[in-house]
Amino acid sequence: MALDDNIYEIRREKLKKIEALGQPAYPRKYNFSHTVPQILGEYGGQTAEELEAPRVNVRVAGRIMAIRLMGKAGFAHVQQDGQRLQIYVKKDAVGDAGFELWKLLDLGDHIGVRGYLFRTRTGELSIHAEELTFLSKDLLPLPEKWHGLQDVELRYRQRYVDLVMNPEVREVFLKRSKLVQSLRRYFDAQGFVEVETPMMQPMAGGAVARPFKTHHNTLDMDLFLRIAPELYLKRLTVGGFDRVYEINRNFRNEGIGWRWNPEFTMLEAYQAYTDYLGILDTTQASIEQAVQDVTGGTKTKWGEDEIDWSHGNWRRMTMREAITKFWPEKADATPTREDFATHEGVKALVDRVRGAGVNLAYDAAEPVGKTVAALFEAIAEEHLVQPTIIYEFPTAVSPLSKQKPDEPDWTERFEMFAGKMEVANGFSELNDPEDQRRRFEAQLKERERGDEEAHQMDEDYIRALSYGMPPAGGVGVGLDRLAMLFTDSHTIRDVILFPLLRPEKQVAAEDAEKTEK
RNA sequence: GGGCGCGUAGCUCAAUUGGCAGAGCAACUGACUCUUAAUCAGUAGGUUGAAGGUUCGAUUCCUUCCGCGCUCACCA
Repeated sequence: MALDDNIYEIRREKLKKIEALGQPAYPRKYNFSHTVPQILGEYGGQTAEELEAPRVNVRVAGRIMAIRLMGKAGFAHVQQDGQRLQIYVKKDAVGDAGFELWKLLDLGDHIGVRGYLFRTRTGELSIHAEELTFLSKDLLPLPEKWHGLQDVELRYRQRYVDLVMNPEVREVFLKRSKLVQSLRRYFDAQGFVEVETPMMQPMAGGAVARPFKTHHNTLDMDLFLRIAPELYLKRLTVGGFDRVYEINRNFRNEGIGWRWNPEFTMLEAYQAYTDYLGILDTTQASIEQAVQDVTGGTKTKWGEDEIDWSHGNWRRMTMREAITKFWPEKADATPTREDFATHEGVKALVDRVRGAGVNLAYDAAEPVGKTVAALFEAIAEEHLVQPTIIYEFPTAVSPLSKQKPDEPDWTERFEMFAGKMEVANGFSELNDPEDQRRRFEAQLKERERGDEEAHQMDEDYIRALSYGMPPAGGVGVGLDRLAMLFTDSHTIRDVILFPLLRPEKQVAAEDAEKTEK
């Protein structure tokens, strides 16, 4: 999309005229006395009489979002922090030069207004302007004033315009900020230390995913953007950080969809001397607190549904229980505990589920546990709208978690679901270096079998474990997805300020031409 | 990657069976000293995403490409 040369040039001319009036085109600062929200908060309840004696003198800065000129007077709405305040500009009050400036202002310009508060004939709290200060020019026209910016692509590409025009978008990101703030406060209060571990790693480990690859020139070395901070954080528990956490980005070179963005934010935490149930309690409590901090209550709207995050509403069930509970009616007999133990048993379950019309891939060569996990996702996940903890995961899909003492095919691992999304994943951390080596070797076999996402051998990590890692529970929480749940956003792109999009090729070319001239 | 859909003025949207490409807002000129979707009078604004094809004639039909959305597969 080309810049509108016509409007752009007209506004540049106006800017020159503003300079000719003695106002700098790009001034350095404006000493405001109040923000717009402060004025609305402090004086929104006062009557016209109360505002008259004594007069309330204010200086306010903001962006012009509506403007109505009427000969020798006019009104405008100035927006700051997403809120709007009306100003009344009269030639008698601002003087000839002030009024010349007023006539050169456009929608989108930033101005400073000095004046006193009053109520208009229709009762709206306004500033009776006595002095206007030009602060910055909007050279490009803002979108249409009552439909705002609707085009989804433009909203993501030009998020700055989206934020100016659509107050609800601003709200979403304020809530996201509160969410992160709340979690950080909670973990800090529990004695966790916030750290930052490498995002560029020689080997991308700690999760099952395909990484992005990059290259360091001086070292002439390939590096991978991390898919998880897990292995570094656990090295830190070896080093004596008994409670550590990190809030930052992970990168996974995989599909994009309503729940997936190539870069996403996770909170990952490790707590020594506890197991998966201990870290689960910590996680659940932190989320219950976050809902309170972000929304002021315990319930959030989720499309047609309402999610109740209050403590008593969380369900807990094992993966096997969930599969049984949500077993499709048409799939005949519900599974027994024995069915999950053998290839034959699981194959029979898959056949019955497929017979019920459920789409489920099956590979006889893959470990039984992988199939069970796929089975769970196929039939149970869609029922998990209310906060639900699913625990006990197959060892085959959990190469970094401790096995159950009595059932080595199953691990002490949980995932938290809400709104049909996986939101958190935690487990009793495997700290036996020899077992860890065997798990990596099993993953290497999966890799040879063609699974590009299977975990690689990490010798340094095994060395770290060999120095002795305390027993610990660890968890990763998907903050983007929590933000989605707390803001009723049904695509992850609505909670990421600048989601990944293909580049605008045409504009790039046109802009290059423009700069050359 | 597969399937479906969308792309028209800066923004939000129209355009009959294939028959002169339009409106509102924004912009420009003028009037207006309490308006709030301000009003009134006038003006300007387009390679209909791109390229090609069919046709006397294409926004409309066909092909390819680009971008976006939804969905399936994979993934958290």
